[in-house]
Amino acid sequence: MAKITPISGFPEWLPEQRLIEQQVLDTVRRQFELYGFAPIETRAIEPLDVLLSKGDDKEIYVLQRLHAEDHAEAEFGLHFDITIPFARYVQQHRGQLHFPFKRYQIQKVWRGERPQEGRYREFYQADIDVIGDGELPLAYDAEFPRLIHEIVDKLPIPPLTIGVNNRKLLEGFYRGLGIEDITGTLRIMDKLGKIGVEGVLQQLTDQLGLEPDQAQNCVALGQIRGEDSSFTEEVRALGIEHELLSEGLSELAFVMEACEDLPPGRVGADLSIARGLDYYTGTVYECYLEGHEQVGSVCGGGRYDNLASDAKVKLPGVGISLGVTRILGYLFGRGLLSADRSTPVVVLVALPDEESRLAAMDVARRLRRRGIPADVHHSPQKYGKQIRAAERRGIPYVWFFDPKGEDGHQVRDIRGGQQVPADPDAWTPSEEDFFAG
RNA sequence: GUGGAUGUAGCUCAGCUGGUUAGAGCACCGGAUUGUGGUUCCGGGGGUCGUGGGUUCAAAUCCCAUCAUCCACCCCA
Repeated sequence: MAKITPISGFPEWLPEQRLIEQQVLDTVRRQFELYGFAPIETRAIEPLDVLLSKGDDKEIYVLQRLHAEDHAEAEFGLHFDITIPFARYVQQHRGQLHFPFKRYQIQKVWRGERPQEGRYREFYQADIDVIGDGELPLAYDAEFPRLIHEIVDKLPIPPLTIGVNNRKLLEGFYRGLGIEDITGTLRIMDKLGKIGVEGVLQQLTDQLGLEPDQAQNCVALGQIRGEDSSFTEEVRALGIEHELLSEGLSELAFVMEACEDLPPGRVGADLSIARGLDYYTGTVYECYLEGHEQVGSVCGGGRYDNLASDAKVKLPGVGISLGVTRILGYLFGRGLLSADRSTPVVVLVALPDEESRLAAMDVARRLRRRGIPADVHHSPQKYGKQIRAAERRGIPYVWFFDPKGEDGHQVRDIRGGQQVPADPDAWTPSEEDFFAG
């Protein structure tokens, strides 16, 4: 083998971490299905023109055959998100899908950006979207914050603050101010949380050439927050009028009202959220780990009216994406989430002596037959060592049996040390002892 | 992709201005304790000093390159 070295931005977890990751992915999947989203998987690659159609200068890994003509241009690239492949999938299979089409997709994506803590080049994205045929009621927009909140509530991770905003509101406000470079304004406003009021004011005037009072108004809007629909009054108080602004205001107010019963502090209107992707046309979401905002956004999405649409058919959609790898990579790295088990084994069958291997294997077989992950210790070491081996790997039970058949079978819970007689055809560990419940 | 910081045992680190066989704690292995663990005591193994070049009588220590990690820009999960 050639030199063995890690590749920057391509994380590989240890078994104990992967076990946690799988549990998280399972929880996410169950929650998605609970809300009626159907699973699909799209291929890892897309034609380059599909990938480039909606994002400007994306950091895309291109794919090329080793034997391709020397200077042949690459046709395909690895997808950098799964929203664009999904839009393509919907157009391709439109005839066979039922609308509104609710789907989830949990897949790896690849980006060529420079890695940092919580920023990877290969990572999992857990996406849910719903696409309507012609129309999609606003009620769908209101479903996602709740769904995300419920997922996070079930995971061993810090709480998430889910911020909601609306692109129409922002665009209408900017247009009402006479600003023409909407995209540029959004891009700078998006940094409000990071570079602060002064930084944003400066960039708005220096880079975009906005008048000081225009910039002041943008910042004033971006500072508005609220957990109910009261933000509407604050926006109106700024005295800007525009049709889009009114539309955005009422949409955002609707979403906030629909989330009012969620616990305080979880979901809020945050008028600084803009999001960089330019295909969003209405509601936008952005989530941060509470107390760990510096990791960046761990979940985001929004409504797009034109992503899957073409000249003839309107297929508006709304969706959100959860950054599983970013969350876990950060928590693992900081020791905020540590694994106590490196194997799914629940019972380690102790091996008394070499002659008893077949008998030990039979015990394991009888446990497995009833769905209990079991393994036989690799060698007939002293029982103290066999117990220690189980402890090191986080295996909760060690099974002992008397090869002469005199003392029968016993199972020891090595976390507490209790040891009781047990029948390999009947004994069952408690629900929590299974790693993947 | 641009700019910057860092890189010594499995882990956390020490190693002064370059000078003999590179150290500590924890972890690991063996024994005291010939089969029921996490205490104690005794002993032990383990390091191409990220990698590759260069300067020098001599490099973990100085220089260059490269890789990896982290930070800022950028982008966002």
